[in-house]
Amino acid sequence: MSAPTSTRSRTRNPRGEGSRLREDIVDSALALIEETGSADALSLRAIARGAGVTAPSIYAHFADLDEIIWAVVTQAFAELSAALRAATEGITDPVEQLHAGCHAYLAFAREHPQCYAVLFGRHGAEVTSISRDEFAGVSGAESFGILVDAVAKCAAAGRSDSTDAFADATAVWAGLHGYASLRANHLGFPWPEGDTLPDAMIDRLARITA
Amino acid sequence: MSAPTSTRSRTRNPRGEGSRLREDIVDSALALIEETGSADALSLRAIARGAGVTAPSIYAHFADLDEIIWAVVTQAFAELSAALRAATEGITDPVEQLHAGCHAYLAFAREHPQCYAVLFGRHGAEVTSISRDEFAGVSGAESFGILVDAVAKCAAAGRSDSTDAFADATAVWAGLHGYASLRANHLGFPWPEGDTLPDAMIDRLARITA
DNA sequence: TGTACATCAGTGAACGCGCGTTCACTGATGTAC
DNA sequence: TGTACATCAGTGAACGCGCGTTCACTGATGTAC
Repeated sequence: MSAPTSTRSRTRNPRGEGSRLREDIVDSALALIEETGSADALSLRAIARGAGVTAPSIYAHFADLDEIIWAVVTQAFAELSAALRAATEGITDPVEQLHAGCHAYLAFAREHPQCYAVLFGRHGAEVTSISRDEFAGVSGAESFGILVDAVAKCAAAGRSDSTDAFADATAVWAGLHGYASLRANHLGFPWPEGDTLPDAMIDRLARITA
Repeated sequence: MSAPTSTRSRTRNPRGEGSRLREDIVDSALALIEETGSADALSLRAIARGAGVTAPSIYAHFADLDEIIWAVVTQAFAELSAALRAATEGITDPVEQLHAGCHAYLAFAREHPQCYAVLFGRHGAEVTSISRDEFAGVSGAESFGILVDAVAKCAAAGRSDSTDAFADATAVWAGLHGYASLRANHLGFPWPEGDTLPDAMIDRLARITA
């Protein structure tokens, strides 16, 4: 995540660069989500305070709170994709690559729990149903595509029994998400030590053979 | 869920039965969660309105909002356990029993999505870490126990390769939760038709053999 | 080069609203004598 | 059996607060002449 902008006063942006405030607003919203632990508790005034600006200034850049959250989701998905790409590039063994991507996903969830919750909770949602092909254009599709590719490579290399990489990647995603979400929220549950569970889940759901 | 209490005026409880209002308050909170789609947007005044009572009346029964939510969680977990027990009792085949329980879990999540989110989101959390043995006493442990038993029975019957029913039940739970949560929140994702994914996930995660 | 002006980033005061919480109270009903 | 009283469920007004949104404004800065 970007560095949170503090409450301290800011110097006014020079002519023609007023749109810098837009980024500051998104950063402030992200920082608030991580601090307060919920995107539902976000207030426009608090975001403005965080960006070092008065509330009405927001309206020059966003129509309402939803528009800010939308911008946050878009930015956070971009950061997730970048993290996944960074974690998987350079690895040649397909099973290792799959595991590396999955662990990067879990690390993102662990390190930015509230941001993760925004992406994969109520706010990351699309309202209408779409097909696999249409899905390619949607926020988050890039991240998911990395996962599908990894499963497909495992199958192509004979390391997985998968015959439908998209479906099996979906299963892996669901498993990872469930683990990340429960792990973050149910601290009292006696989780197995050493984080061995995700690896076992990934192998079974991606139908890894060897 | 219990029937939601409407906003209409209520007749005052007779002497000695003032604690009936307690139930009305919890019902109102549950109904509001399902309606508005979030437990974070709950307000004490709205709950009171829903229960047909003025806001200060709440304080005779609950110290604050958190106490109400705690009561909601406890009641909802009891309803989930009842649903799981109803779905699994009478089934003798262990694999069938496992599937029946899992489908009842998914049905609960589908039919009471917001209530489900309260149970397995931020609010169902315990703060401190506990062991497997201590876990038995916690809210939700009963529901989870049903799942562990089902996996253990499959293993005992030679229908699963599981050597640690608790760990594999945890994996199944994570898988189910991930599927239920993403399915509810990411309506735009191209989910496979016919809900075949959960069955595949259950079998793989519970290490079902035949 | 100097000056008037338009543009632009952002302010500050004000509005009505729902909130949590407090307080003194009301009025029905069971109980003691 | 009648009456005074204590108890109890719940009310209604009031408080200070942060909220979203509006409006007229300020003051710095680039630009046209």
